[in-house]
Amino acid sequence: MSGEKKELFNFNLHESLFSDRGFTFNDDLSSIFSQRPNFQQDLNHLDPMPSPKMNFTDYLHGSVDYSSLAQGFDLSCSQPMDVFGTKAEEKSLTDMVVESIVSGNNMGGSGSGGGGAGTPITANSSVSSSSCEAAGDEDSKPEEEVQKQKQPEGGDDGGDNSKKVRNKPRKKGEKRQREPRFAFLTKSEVDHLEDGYRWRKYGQKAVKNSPHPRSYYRCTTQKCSVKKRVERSFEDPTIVITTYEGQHNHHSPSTTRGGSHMLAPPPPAQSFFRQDLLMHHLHPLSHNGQQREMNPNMYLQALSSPLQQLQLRDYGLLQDIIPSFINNNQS
DNA sequence: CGACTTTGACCAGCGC
DNA sequence: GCGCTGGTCAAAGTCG
Repeated sequence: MSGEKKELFNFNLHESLFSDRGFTFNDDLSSIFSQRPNFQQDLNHLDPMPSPKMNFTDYLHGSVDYSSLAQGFDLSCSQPMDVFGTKAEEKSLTDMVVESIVSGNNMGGSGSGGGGAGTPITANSSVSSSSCEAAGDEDSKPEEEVQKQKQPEGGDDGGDNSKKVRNKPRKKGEKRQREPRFAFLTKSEVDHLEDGYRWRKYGQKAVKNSPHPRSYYRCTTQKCSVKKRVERSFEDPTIVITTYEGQHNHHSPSTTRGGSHMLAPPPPAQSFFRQDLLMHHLHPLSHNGQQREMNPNMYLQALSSPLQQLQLRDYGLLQDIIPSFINNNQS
């Protein structure tokens, strides 16, 4: 992709891991994973105590401005890529993600060569990244808005309905504005993870150097311009890379249920993925000293029994619980 | 019948 | 300028 060099992500996997070493990478996630250095040594030091200052839902709801998001992620777009290259690491990021899952998020990493890796992995593990490319131009008009202007309502007066006049030509030298992006790695068997929003697929493209196609989704809510791309890791097909672009200007359809979720629980599979996604999107986003009291994963693990965990999953309770205790910690 | 997916074509941006 | 690639459109098909 041409944007490989123009869009940089700061990749913050874990506070204790990356708190003082930013990690930039580009937009082509597939290529990223093919060249990701090994974090094994860091994994051994991994403290399972991230700080969920902001959660993924906040992001999706647009309740988090990108400046704060960038701050939370310690975004430093200019940071060199070789911040990790200083260590002769052997494993790829994907390996690390897989490892973290197999090892129950303990990320001990030792001896995880294949022991339990054969069992179906239900928990999704994800790491997140944020694009700072567009985060700075908050005043710029969103791409979707531009496109909507290209297509006036009530029919086009152009008369020619051919595809060739679908788009008005952009002004010369006017670069396409992109919304801030936020990427997640998720361990999942399904491509399209349920995140509480409704999406409509509008395209699919084969990705260069990858056997897995990339799917393009758009939020079905009117006036919401959020898009997301879903693709599988080139290196590890079990890793789903979801890249969100833009911010929702509405609440999640699932959260508009209010307190009625007890009466009408979502389908297990649906709530499962949403919950898992949530859990793993509660990664540390801050190192400004605001430490958290509990990692959502720890919260889940702290539950008395697997059955209890399952119930929370099935009824989508965690989605309501987690943000509340996060807020409590924040205040 | 509406919502959604599939899929081929089109377009823009970039590198050479 | 040309070719490649990512991103998007929209008609057709599918599903509930």
